[in-house]
Amino acid sequence: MLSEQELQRRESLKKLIELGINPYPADEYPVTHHATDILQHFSDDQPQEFASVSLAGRIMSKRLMGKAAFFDLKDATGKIQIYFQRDQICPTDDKTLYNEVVKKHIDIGDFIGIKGYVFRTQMGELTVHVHTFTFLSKALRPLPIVKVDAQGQVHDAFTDPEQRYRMRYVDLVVNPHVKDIFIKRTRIIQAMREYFNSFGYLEVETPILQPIPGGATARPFITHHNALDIPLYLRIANELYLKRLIVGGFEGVYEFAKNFRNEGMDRTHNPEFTGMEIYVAYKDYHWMMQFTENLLEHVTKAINNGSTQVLFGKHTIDFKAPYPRITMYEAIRRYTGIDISGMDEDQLRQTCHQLHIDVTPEMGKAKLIDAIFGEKCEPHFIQPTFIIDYPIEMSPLCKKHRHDPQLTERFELIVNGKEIANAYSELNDPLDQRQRFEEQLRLSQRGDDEAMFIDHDFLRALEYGMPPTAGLGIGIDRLTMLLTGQTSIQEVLFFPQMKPEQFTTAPKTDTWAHAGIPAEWIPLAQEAFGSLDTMRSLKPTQVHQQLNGLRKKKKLTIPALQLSEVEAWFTQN
RNA sequence: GACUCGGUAGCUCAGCAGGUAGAGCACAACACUUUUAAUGUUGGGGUCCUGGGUUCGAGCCCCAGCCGAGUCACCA
Repeated sequence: MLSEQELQRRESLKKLIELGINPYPADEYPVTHHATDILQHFSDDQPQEFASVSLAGRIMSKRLMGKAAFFDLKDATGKIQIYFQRDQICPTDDKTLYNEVVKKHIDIGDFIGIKGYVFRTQMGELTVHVHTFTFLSKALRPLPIVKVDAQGQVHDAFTDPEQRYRMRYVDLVVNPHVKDIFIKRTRIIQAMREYFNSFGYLEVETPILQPIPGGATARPFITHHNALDIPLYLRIANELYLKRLIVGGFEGVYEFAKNFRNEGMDRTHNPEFTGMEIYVAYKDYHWMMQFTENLLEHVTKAINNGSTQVLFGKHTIDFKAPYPRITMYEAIRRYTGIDISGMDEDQLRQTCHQLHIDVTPEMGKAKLIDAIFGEKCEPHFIQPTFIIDYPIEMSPLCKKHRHDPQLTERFELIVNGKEIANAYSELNDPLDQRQRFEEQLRLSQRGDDEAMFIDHDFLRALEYGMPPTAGLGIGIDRLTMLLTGQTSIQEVLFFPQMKPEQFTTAPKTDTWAHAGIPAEWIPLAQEAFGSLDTMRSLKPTQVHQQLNGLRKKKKLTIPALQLSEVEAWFTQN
């Protein structure tokens, strides 16, 4: 089963142990420097500043030169070359440590710690001359070997997406640019948090397991709580809980929330994703637009050395505030020449036909308008643009427009043809909110299984009074894609969802279970006999005694076996 | 869900009329005291995704399935 190289590494492991070297020591390894500290701060005039350094990391390449050897050591900050000299490592006649351990048993992928001094080789490369080294962890599997030549050309890159996503740990080790994306992702979140905190808004946590999945239109995951004996849903959004907190008197609350939606997966959808939502009392959507453009300017500067420009594909996108505002009807008029503002459902349906947009009978006004906008307008907005004033049917949680009851005070921020943020003057009129929910209920009876449930507790909260509030939601994964130039969501999630892998070498506990052996005895039987066949080659009385013996030895509380039970294991298949 | 493409050594890939599987890197052995995609010589390494079928013979052709990628549909 094991490959040749895996067997060789296991052999190396044995040899190390025979030589008295612990391949997996428990001791702390004190590190004084990281690779980039040395590369950035070493000066040829002042080599004594790096006369004694200690580093730890993974071996990434080996170049053996007889009595000298050059390896690359990679730590969290980068790679540095290290140099072993035989007679330095082995001052006496016994050259084993160099000839055997350094040359043969340190493999690419192993973690070692080194102590030595920094110098520059004849080739001009900064290098750590190793005095002593310590095994920190032996790698039993070979890493993919990715080489970069003098021209910066990458050879034999580890590129298969399936393997990269399934074994992200390997991807991160051998593809340094992958790590950069995730570091940027974290910085984006940090910059947002800084910005919100600078206003004094409070970061909060709200339930993931919800009895009613509210705040968005999406199919939820469902699970079951045993003690309460009720179904619970994994949240599709946290909106309704954050608004309850505004009712409770907080002036600004926000949460970075994992949301879950039981829908299709593709390069822009993962079943779990991160949404940031923020709610601020006494504000409206105009205020929120300014807040949003300033936020994004702040974030792009924070991750971009102060620049607001981001290169995405062939577009340079500039996040410098302010961004243009255009109403939804205007946008549709601009790109289709059609004014849909007064249309009813039938007229909209006709307009869709006229524009060659596919529609289904379940689609109400909201979905029809959304289809026209999504199809004909959205792709045209490359630079950040606020689309404002959405039709009322599309936005059941949004306040009616102050000048036009057919519209709502809502905006979406479109960048590179995609929605990146969604915000409202939040609906705080409890009677209006109840009507909107009921409208949604009618939609769901029509067959739209994504229409919202009615959340009576949320309505009760509104009846106690919610101040006027502006709310904003931003998809963190998609924002990260945009700001890191990635076209697929899998590239900005450490562990994107995939079909489970089939392991051919999976432990075969089921063969024991098949033979009728109770689950609590299987580990003991495996320990005592290894395989089912071995066990069956013995007499039932022997098996009975050995297993009960093990039980006693391990002081287990499971009931002792009866001989009759054990005998039954020998007859079943 | 539909269509297209892919799955061969640890990694990246090649393979042909259907005739016992190939390269580079990696690995092993030897040489080499400053190399850098180190080099030279020699060598080992394969369930060609799985299961059926056609055939004297299948990595290759046919059927079914699994996994992934892309496009579309659905979906925020």
